[in-house]
Amino acid sequence: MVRYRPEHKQATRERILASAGSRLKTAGIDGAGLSGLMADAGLTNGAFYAHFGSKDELVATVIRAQLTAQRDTIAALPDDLAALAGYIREYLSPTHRDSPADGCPSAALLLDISRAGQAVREAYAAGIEEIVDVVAARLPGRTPDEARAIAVGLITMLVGTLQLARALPDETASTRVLDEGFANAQRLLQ
Amino acid sequence: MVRYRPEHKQATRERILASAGSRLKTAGIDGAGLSGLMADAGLTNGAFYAHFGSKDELVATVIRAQLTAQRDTIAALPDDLAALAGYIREYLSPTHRDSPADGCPSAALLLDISRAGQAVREAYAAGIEEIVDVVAARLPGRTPDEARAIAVGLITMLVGTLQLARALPDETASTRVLDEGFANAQRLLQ
DNA sequence: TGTACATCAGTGAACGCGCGTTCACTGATGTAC
DNA sequence: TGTACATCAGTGAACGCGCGTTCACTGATGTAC
Repeated sequence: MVRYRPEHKQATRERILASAGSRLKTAGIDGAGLSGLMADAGLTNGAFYAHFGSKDELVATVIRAQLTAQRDTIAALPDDLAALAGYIREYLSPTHRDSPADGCPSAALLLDISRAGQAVREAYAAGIEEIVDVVAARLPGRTPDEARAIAVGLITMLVGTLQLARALPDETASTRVLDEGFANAQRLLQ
Repeated sequence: MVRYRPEHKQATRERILASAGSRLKTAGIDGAGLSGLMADAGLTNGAFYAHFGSKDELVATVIRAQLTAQRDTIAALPDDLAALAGYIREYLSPTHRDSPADGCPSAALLLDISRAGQAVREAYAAGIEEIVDVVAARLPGRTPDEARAIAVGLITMLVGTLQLARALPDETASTRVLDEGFANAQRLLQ
């Protein structure tokens, strides 16, 4: 006497997660309303609580999923510095700057996360640590501590650079900041 | 037939600007309500509109004031790399991490600014450019373009590092990120 | 094979709340006489 | 010097709005017979 197949509800949940990812990264945690993101998923607001216990629970789940996807993308790169540099060049591109909806969750949400509750911050901490590890593993000829420190430096600088580029209203100045960020990333990798 | 001395209103405006600075940097632009920040200044919500035309106008004014103060602090440092390193060490200290209310406006508000209106973003752009200039002027033995690029790299990395340290719920991990940030800042200055 | 019907994913109105903003008003100030 | 009073900084209730959350309900599904 089962009405829907289990895959049906799972698929809906995934749709909510995807639309929430875009909305959250574009408008921020507070700026993304549940009604809006449920509408993006083709549903109405009331259906939300059949899938998540609260907005906080959704946010924590979305952040974890976003960071896992980002880690997998980096882990799938060819294991050489040229591939890493290529990834950084794309990260600091006008395209990425102009489309936060499908971009880096840290650049789009880090401040919101620092103001969020324990569950959200723990989900973020677990996810970003995996990314630090995966980046550090690609920095050859260094002690593990050094590699980790440089990975953290690279990540914080990329995130800060993208945030700054997004804040500047002048497109030329903004693109210049992206280019300077790329030069600095290479300095850090030397 | 003048009731209050002009200094009176000016002093009140300054008090609002100061309390708004703390509130905005702690709770974010959306999280800081006008009633709350007016109460901090010893006033009630209604008085706000005798001093500012809108919340957006206040935010733009506060951001400009915060960045000008930060630039003046940096400009007042002794003109040598040791003094700059000392400033960076304080910037990346647990004290600064734990008290955003009187800390760096970029670290506390950069994402909020990128989501804000034109006026706020222009106020930020003007202020951060002055800070980039003042930092670049302290990097000797480089072409102006190189010095500027490194100044931007330094600033974006410091901002990103502080944001990350504030987001991590584990104090030990957070402090480690601050220390790694300091090591990376020195790498960039070499 | 056809159909009754139990299930439960999804609907959409309603809730209390805090927000930015407005506005009729109050009352301390200090000048004019 | 003393006092009436015009000024306007500040008060605080009210507004419409969108938020997260709740809940009585609807209706498509697919199993049981």
